Amino acid sequence: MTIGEVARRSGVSTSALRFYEERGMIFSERAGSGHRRYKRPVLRRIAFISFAQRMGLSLEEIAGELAMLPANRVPNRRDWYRLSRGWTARIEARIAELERLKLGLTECIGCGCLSLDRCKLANPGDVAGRRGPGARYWIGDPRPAS
Amino acid sequence: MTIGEVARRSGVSTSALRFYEERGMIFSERAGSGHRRYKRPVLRRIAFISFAQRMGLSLEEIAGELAMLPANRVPNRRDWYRLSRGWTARIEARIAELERLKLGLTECIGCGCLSLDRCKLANPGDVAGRRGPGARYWIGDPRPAS
DNA sequence: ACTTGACTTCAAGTTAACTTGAACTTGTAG
DNA sequence: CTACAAGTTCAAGTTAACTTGAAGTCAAGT
Repeated sequence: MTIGEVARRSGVSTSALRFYEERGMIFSERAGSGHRRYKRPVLRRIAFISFAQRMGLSLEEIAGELAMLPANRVPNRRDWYRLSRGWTARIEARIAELERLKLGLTECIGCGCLSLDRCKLANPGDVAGRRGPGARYWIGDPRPAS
Repeated sequence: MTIGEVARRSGVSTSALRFYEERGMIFSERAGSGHRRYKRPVLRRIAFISFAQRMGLSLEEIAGELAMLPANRVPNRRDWYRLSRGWTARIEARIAELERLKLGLTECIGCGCLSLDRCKLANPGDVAGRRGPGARYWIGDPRPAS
């Protein structure tokens, strides 16, 4: 397949595809002309990338996961399965955080107690950690630090 | 309160506080020296910002929300409540998306069918929209476009 | 053969949300 | 009075994940 075809079928732009390739996340061969030629399995790889991104993983993390796939053969369902197994926990953690936020929304902002020194959801005791930028309240775990 | 105090109590860095002020999201007065002086209500405002960010709102959106607060008096609980009311739906939408992802994880990647042309969760029929960058599969709604 | 669209590389631009650094001024503890 | 911590402004840097543009090559339809 040409890059344009892959782009159409995957919903990912050609520039993004080149970018992924540059980062070693997908691969292609070259036609004599220099144009990229993709094999079908690349589609699953791209799907995996999109999926993982949507889950909140960074490209770096995703690249790490992809690196665990066998290099010498086309990954089968068991390979893909192994990669994604641990993710359920991750999704659930984020869902839990959102539930907590929802609670804070009604219980904390809603009731008007939203103030850092009084709110139950807020940092209990003004002991804010100092690890990286961003707010650190109501936060389970900040998104994977860069 | 000085900017350092506010930073300590809110868990937001001084540079971020100056940045928020520059964007008109929080306010301060100046001491004769030129140093910023904050009033207590700013803490709630900052808490609100952090909270909203954690929910996935951009600063621009948050600024929009904050602009709806009364300018002539200190916002009361009802004011804050009005702001955050609509958010429950938003949180729930994101939770739903994550649930969908979780499902896709076991049903789609897990089963090995993860390929754009066959997966039920994938774009049905290769009809990818072309609205902005990023993948468009398994996606409910992309994060608020910039 | 010609035109047009798809492709190539490479460098530079974009956006968000800040951070960092430089150069300088204020406030405060001893 | 003297450090030195904390504050000030302003410009420039950072990171992620791409996009855009320039300048040129290749492929496909007529």
